[in-house]
Amino acid sequence: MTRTTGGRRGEGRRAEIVRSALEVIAERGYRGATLSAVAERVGLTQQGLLHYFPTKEALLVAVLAERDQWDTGSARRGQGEPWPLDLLSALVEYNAMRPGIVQTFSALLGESVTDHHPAGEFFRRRYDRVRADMADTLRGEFGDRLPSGLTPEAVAPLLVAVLDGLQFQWLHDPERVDMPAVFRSFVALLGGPVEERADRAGAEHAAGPARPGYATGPARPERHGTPGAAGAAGL
Amino acid sequence: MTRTTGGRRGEGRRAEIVRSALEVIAERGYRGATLSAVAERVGLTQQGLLHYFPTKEALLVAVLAERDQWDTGSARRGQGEPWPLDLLSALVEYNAMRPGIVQTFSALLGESVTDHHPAGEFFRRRYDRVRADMADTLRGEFGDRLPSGLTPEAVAPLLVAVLDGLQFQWLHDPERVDMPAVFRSFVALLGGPVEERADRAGAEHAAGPARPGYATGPARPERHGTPGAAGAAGL
DNA sequence: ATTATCTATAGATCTATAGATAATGC
DNA sequence: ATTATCTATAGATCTATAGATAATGC
Repeated sequence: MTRTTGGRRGEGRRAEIVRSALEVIAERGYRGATLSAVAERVGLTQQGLLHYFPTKEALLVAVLAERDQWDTGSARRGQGEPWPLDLLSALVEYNAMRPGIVQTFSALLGESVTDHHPAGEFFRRRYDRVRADMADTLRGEFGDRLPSGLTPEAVAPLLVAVLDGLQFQWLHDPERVDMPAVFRSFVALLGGPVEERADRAGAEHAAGPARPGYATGPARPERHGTPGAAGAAGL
Repeated sequence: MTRTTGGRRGEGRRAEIVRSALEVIAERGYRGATLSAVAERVGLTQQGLLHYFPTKEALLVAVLAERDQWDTGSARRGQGEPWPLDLLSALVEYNAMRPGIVQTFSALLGESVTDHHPAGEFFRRRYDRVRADMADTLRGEFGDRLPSGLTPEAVAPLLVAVLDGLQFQWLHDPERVDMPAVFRSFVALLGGPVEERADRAGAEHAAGPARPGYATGPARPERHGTPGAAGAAGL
């Protein structure tokens, strides 16, 4: 068994390892994810993996960096640029097709609230940034007051909470929680009562009246499927 | 050192152990919580603890049962009885004074989305029940349609998502996320635009116009403080 | 007898360090 | 030299089982 070695500068190797780490973390969480399990998945020994990431925490940092890439958006979005609300809905729809990564980052978010967790700082900063982005998004969509009379800054943390909270419910029961539909209901809620919203431009069906919400949803796709096209959005 | 032994039927001992387990889980998550750490906190050896809970999972079950007790409510609430929305707001306010338990169960919820987690089933069932309760609550408050035109069933998962999602943001930055205030904003949002809501009875300030939302919040209390009066609400 | 605890330990793992070995690029 | 991997291991832990020891309640 000649070892595939030298050359190639190990560029793709690191990416393979990170991808495996995402999977293993989804299955067992960060604490439960052993270096051996990650290594095995890429056909390395645990010690071989440590050649690329000298410590387990270094690997976690790489995993979180991956998330940052998603956060910035699929492609043409710079930092702090507002998300149109429609794009956000599309993002939720997209996430609903990738249970794997949703599971990875929900598990990490959960663990990150424990004391001195190595991802704690990451999530705190991320929330800061995402709340600000969401406030911008809302301001871009509605101005300084939403139809409800609330300010974009007041609603931003709600929007983020809905995105995160729905993922947990959906992960636990994808058949009963139609995450994209529920999210659209929330967007409708932000737009105010149905009558008042007829004038507002945007989608053709004008977000329609009362959607079912939960107790819906057809079949759901595979877990950690191929990353498909490069990195696409992740909030 | 004469061992305090025999008699007393170990009633309180188990409760002490569960309380310690809640603390240790808040600090390190379930996977990171070692039996030794829990035992040490009650002044037992790890093997001594296993006398009361024969396996680590048995201890987890006891911890989750504790949560069920909170879920049922402080005292006079039966299963499936609707929560008035005002009581829900009070509950959030109460939770904001108990970062310890919020952290415990947020960490558990996070871990529970990983494969085959021993708390997975628990949270799935719990969500089912809580969504149904929330739908009842909303129907009791608004009837078959909310002012937005959405049904109670469509909004229930949103309400739950907001409760869960806010806890993560708040745990990560209690100074910047005023969880109770943001939740009240959500309740205001459910009630419809400010003008339309003047007629609705309830709080004296009629939920007021646009509250600050985040970037508020004074000092925050201790972590896993004394359980104070018996078990009080926890959603 | 039963209940409460302890000491001793088996049997697994886990992360990380040390030190080969082999192939590539100067 | 540098990069990629491997074998060997140190040093910690972890859960759980086995088998004392001691006090209480019949």
